[in-house]
Amino acid sequence: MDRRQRKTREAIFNSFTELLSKKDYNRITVGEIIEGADIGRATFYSHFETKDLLLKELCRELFCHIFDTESHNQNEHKHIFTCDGADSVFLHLFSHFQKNDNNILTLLSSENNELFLRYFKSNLENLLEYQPSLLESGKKNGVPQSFIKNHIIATFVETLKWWIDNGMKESPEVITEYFFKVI
Amino acid sequence: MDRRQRKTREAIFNSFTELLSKKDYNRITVGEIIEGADIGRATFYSHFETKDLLLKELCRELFCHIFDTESHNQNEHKHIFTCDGADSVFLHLFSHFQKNDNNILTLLSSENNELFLRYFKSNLENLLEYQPSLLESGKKNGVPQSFIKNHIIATFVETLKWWIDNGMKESPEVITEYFFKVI
DNA sequence: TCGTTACAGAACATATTGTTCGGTATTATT
DNA sequence: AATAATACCGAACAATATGTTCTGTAACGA
Repeated sequence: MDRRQRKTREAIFNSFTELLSKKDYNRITVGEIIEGADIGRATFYSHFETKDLLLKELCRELFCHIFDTESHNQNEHKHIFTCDGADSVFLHLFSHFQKNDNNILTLLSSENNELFLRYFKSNLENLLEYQPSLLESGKKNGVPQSFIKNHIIATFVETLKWWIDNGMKESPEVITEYFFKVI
Repeated sequence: MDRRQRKTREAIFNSFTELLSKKDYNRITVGEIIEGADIGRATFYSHFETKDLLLKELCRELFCHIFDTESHNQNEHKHIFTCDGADSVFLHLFSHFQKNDNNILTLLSSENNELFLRYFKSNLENLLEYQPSLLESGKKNGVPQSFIKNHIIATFVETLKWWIDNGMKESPEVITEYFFKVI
């Protein structure tokens, strides 16, 4: 890819994420993004059709990054802790979020998280496919599997949000413990 | 209040809720609301400063209604089932939602639910104050009470959303059962 | 009946979106 | 180093949405 394109694209992403951490998505104008990225108007629209598609691509990049590296760590981890796969996966996710890569935390706890949450939950759902042990426990009690799946995912997200909103004082290990105690 | 005011206000609310059930809040224009309500532009702005405040007032009205009548039912219910207060409260909430008063269900499951959820959770939090039994169970395990509280509320909302999205085929009793089984 | 108030309808300024176009600078290629 | 391709700038543009202001009219409550 052309170096100019890369620079422009990155400038847009940077300006956009900075704005997202400050104000609601719907209040952000293309003009502000342009100003922050210091680029021309036509340039923005040559990169992204609309503001919505910009958000979408940003989400895709962020979550692809997290869940890609996560699956790596997961595999590495499985070599160490073969006893409890589910535990290590979620612990690793919490640890990863603690580093706050790409400012994803501010985005998750901000108001404009609808699209983020969709991506997030979609990725978590894929992850759950590799943790069938969690789903079985609910199946016994006559509760539908889709209900259990939805509940686990939602609880993870809510746990993460609670953690963020309360200043992330707890260690990832403790949060993982909380998480497993309520599900 | 002037009859004209009441009629206009209701026309705006009706037009707005109908639009909300069809499309995202942020895609709805004041022009569309006006057209649906069949009123003049200036009239709309004499009732509501902005579209945002309209949404806010709508939320307030809907949730006030639900949780007001709910506390009534709750008291009535307590006369009957004094044994298990928490059970009856949540069962009643699910039953109430099944009636779909004020089309609140479509609003909850639609994309523009951020503000709704805030109101919803805030009201549920108040309701939880009267169900201390639920909170105690988590306290024993060393999990913070605010975490438990947040978890119960979030699980209720997620349960309701799962119910709606899956066509509400289950009875309120069954849903209440699911709900209590996972918390 | 009479004064008050809400409404309609139109015009208006302002802001945002997304497009177009000609000129300039950077890039990859040869 | 020269060249062709292309990404950028910046300005102008139409189209749409917001929120305000005005005048005349009709409905309201007392």
